[in-house]
Amino acid sequence: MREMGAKRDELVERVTDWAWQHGLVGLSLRPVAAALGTSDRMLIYHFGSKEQLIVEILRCSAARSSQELRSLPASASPRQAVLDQWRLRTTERQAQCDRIYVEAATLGLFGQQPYAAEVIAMNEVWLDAVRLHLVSSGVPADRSRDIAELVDAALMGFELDRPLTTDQPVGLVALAQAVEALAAAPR
Amino acid sequence: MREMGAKRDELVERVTDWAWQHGLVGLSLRPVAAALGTSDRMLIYHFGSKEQLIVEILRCSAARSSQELRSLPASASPRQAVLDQWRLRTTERQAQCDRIYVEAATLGLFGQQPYAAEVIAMNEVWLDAVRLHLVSSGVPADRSRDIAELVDAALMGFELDRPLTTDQPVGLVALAQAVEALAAAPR
DNA sequence: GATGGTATGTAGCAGTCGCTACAGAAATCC
DNA sequence: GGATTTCTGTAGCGACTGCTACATACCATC
Repeated sequence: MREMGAKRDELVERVTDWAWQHGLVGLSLRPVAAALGTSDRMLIYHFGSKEQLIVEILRCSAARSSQELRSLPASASPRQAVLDQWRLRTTERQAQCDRIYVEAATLGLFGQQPYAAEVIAMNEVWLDAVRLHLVSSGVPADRSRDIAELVDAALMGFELDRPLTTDQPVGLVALAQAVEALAAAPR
Repeated sequence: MREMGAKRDELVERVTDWAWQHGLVGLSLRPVAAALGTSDRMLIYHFGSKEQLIVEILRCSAARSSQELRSLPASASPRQAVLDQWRLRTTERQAQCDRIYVEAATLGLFGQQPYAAEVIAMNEVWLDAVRLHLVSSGVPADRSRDIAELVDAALMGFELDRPLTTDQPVGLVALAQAVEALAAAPR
């Protein structure tokens, strides 16, 4: 496993850019390399294998998106926090990143090595960012963990179906209302 | 486009079985055919193309799972309905079918022909089954549509992350509580 | 018993896949 | 300045992809 080289770091960023636009599933070395002005030969040289390259994409992708969520300003209410998180996630950038995540799940990467450990860590970081934003928007801390899980899961579900309609999902309003109620209700 | 032949109908069922176990993403004709005791040659003969074969798998898969949900008995309360739907979806059979659905979404099938129209119809049927079960479990009809969307999205989201943990997601309880509250609350 | 659709096996085409062997440049170190 | 390490191009391997051409059965109908 080689770790050195600024060339490699630059490649990770650019390959991740490519994956955000074109997805993970159909990814094959030659087209990616061509788009980056290099060759499959070089990708294997720098990363050792396609598998390792994908690990790097996942890491880079997760780091980017979590940071974006963490820099989202607090919302005026729990209800509004849900709507604002949805707005962020339907941003083209975030949607592309979510796509990577779903693709990884789909490919069965979540259950198997060497991805499993990576993804669990990534997910923890992401979920914590969701939670923190909810807390800073008025969700009581002692309920923030399960509400964050609910919000994250529901938004992911809405996003999966997004290509099916052009409208905002009606379930989103229900989610926002539900979160407002959960935040106010006793445990 | 050929439509005749009981052989073909039998093949659809068996190919769908295979897809439920092995997924849609890596599907290639020769291994599938071998597992079914036939040849890639015959699959192309009966279905015309791999693309058409996948359309048939999606149809068959959706028909099976919707029927299973429709035969789920009514629950004692909206809260319990959520838990019961989760129990159904974490059944191996249903989880496999959900996987097919997610894979189709992942592969970008949802936005493009010839899949788009198919999938929209499938999703409508499925969502209606979710809605009906909720209504029969005490959710008021005039709120059933958006609550169903919420439940479906959230359960799908939970399921995506299921390989990450062995525990029941804590967000599930929050979802159940939220649905109970939404069912009781005024619009 | 000839005819025509249904079904199937064999062989192969043209392309892609991840990856490697071999060689040569360029830079860095002793 | 020789040696070593880092980087890159060319060419190709063996496996696999969806799909097709060609031949050959089976089986029903007339």
